[in-house]
Amino acid sequence: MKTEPDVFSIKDLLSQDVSPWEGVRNYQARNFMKEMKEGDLAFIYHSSCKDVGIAGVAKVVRENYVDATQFDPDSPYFDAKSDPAKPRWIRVDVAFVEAWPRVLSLSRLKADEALAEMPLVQKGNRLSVMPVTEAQWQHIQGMKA
DNA sequence: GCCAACGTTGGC
DNA sequence: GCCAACGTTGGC
Repeated sequence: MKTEPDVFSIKDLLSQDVSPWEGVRNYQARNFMKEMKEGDLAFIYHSSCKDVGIAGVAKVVRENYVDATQFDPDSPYFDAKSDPAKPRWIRVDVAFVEAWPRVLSLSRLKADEALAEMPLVQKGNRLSVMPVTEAQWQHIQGMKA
């Protein structure tokens, strides 16, 4: 799961019991998020910042329910075209699991052949939520400092 | 700040 | 349904 640390970082995640993962407004990312189940783990990835890469781990504590911000005209995530009877966008809630001692950089992830199939390291990737295979998960866990 | 890559929009 | 124009993402 990607986040801009200037907006919401692994430290923010650490500071609260439960954090809403709102504002995903991309259908493909939404579909991946819909597949997330309570108890699932996720890497937290810091994007658009000085230290780009995986910063820690979160877990899903509530799965797939309506993201209310889509109906709030004052929200930056407001979507006028979403019908309340058939909401377009969903959220999950996540909780802090661990912050890594140092961010595992994108350049290291890209340099690792075992991770070549990950959408994250592929050209032009823009998904804010994307799947990780069990093998990739284990491999990345082994890379953290 | 630049710019490539991508998703979305809307006219036709 | 095509596709050009546009807006956004995100690494660098």
